[in-house]
Amino acid sequence: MAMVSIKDVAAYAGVSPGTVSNVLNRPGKVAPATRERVEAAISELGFVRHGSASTLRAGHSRTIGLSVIDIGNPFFTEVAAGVEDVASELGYAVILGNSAGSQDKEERNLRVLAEHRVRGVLITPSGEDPARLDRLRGHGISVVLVDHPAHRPDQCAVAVDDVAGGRAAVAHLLARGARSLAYVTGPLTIRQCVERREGAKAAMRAAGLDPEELRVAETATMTARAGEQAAAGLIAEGLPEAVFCANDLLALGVLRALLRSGVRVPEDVALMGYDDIDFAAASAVSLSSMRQPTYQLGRIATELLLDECDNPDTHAHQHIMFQPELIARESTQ
Amino acid sequence: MAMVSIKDVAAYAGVSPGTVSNVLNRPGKVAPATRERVEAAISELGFVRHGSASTLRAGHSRTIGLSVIDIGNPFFTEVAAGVEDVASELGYAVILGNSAGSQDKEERNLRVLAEHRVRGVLITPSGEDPARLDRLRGHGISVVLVDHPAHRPDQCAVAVDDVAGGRAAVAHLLARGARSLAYVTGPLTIRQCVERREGAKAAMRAAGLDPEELRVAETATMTARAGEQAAAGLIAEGLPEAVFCANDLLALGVLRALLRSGVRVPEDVALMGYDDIDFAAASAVSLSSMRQPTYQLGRIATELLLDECDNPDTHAHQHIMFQPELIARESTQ
DNA sequence: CGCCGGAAGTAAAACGTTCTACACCGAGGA
DNA sequence: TCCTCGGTGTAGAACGTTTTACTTCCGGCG
Repeated sequence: MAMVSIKDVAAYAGVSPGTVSNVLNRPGKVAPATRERVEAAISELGFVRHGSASTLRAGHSRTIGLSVIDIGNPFFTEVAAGVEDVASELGYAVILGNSAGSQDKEERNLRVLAEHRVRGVLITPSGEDPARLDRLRGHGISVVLVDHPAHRPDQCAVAVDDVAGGRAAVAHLLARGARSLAYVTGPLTIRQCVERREGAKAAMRAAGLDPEELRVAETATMTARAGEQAAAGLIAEGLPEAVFCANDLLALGVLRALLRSGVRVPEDVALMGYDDIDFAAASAVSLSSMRQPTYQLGRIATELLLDECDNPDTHAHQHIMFQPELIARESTQ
Repeated sequence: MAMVSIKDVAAYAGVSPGTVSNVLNRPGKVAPATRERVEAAISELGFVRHGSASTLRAGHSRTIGLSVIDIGNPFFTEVAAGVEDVASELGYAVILGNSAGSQDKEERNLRVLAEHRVRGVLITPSGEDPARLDRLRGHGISVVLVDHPAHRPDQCAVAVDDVAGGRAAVAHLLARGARSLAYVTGPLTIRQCVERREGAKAAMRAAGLDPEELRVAETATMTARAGEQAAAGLIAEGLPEAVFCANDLLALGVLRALLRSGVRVPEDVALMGYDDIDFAAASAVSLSSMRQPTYQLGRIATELLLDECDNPDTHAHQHIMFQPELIARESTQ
């Protein structure tokens, strides 16, 4: 409980509080002898700076927010790892928000971030409502979109081309000879799900198929369990020759349900996931998938954000778009 | 940039700042008519409370810290989901720290948490150094241990019995007839790894085997990749009849390497993991594992922590110990 | 009629930093 | 001798809340 403040340190070292603050923030400005005395006082008294006071006075904190759609998804976990690494290298703390796909929860999380006066926010939005993010920027909080293209030019964004990904995935399935296709997807309020579907339709069109023939099974969450349920539905209605899933979690669920029902993959049904999470290669039938530079997504987004915060005048907003890579494995052999 | 403060709201609503603060914190204390006027002002001006100022004055924040060993491990992800859910229900924000197994990184993270004057910290320590945690408590920050028994009586802890888990796992392997065993483990600085090994040895002793015969392969990180390397080592030195891994990530790596080398699981080698992550059931050969109440671990730890913070006088410290559950699948059939 | 007491609201002092403006000092140039 | 000028350091005013002590008002009671 012995809260030791900058004043105590100052008294102990025989200097003024301002000098202690200088030692903390611009050590160059203070003479070596005094600096050492102050540093000794700091460690002897076990002083730790009160971040809130500092934030209050300085007007900004060394904290950023990260808002993701599903922290249970290894895709986001890896993004988070990239974010955390960069942030901690530069001495920033990360406040984590999990929207779990709910716009309400996302809203609540953003509010918390705004109250904390975070320096900036990294967000994979769970819906299309730029207004909400603009409000943050109104409070002087920079926003970088992760795995989502920019809403506006004066904003950084790091994304992956989901239309191209969907197209490549389905083109691959069609090249294998599949003619009837199902798309198992999360909520179509999520942009990624929509764009991957558009890519899939484009591939069908390119192959001379009617894109309206694509059977779409929409689930409420993008989890393995939801995938299992979707697969049960497909089985009940009659299986297509190939199934494309909007992410690997869904695909693993579909795979599990199919195998359990005695359906052979890929002989009876070819299967593709998306994200190429680590576990895709290790599943019962190893899963073909679209690989994305996940960790890099997190790293680069964070670097952009912190550059925007720390060097506001030289900072140039960037819209980065990666291309996903097709990884063919047993499930589409 | 138009930072609107409590003063602006007060002026707009024709009251004093104190009254606005009352509306915010104890709405009961202010007359309905004024309250409405203030609330209208708040929403019209788009006021959002400055958390740091509030923390500074009130002496404590509505933020907790979560420090885990590996955010890439689904085990911790699920713990984090439990934490996040409870915290956000009670209006707390969560600052995430990933120690990545490094004590230095953990130290840095704890420092950041201390600077933020978080209300409390949930931590799965990556080493045995209670002093560090005691220092936090010295700053008035409550600490609850997650997946780790208490260091001291006046402290909450939520753990799972790892000795019993190791024993059950190995007893299961022995019951299948295995006589030569290997234990693939993460760093033996991690308590869980040590205790699971002790459990394993106890099971061997109980079966009349010499516990010193247990071959221990220690890896630097607890990832699938490390598991693959460990398996390569085992193959080179001659395979045992059964392999017990300190977690599922390692086990999935071992499995992948074994299958790639043409070793049959479970016919040639039986394999057990630990944690029963979702993917264990979906792997090439479904993985036997020890299930732990992961999400509950996070939930309960957070509830204990926030109870300790919000009701310090009625709060009773608890040491909760769960028992893990054996899940037998193909890999030990 | 005077007084008491509760309800509603206010003024002003904190909280621990950071930052701006200023003071001091000794050296070097005019 | 006087002035200026870096180099160091200090005093004190912020920052936006919360909170304590106080005022005001009004109804009711002796």
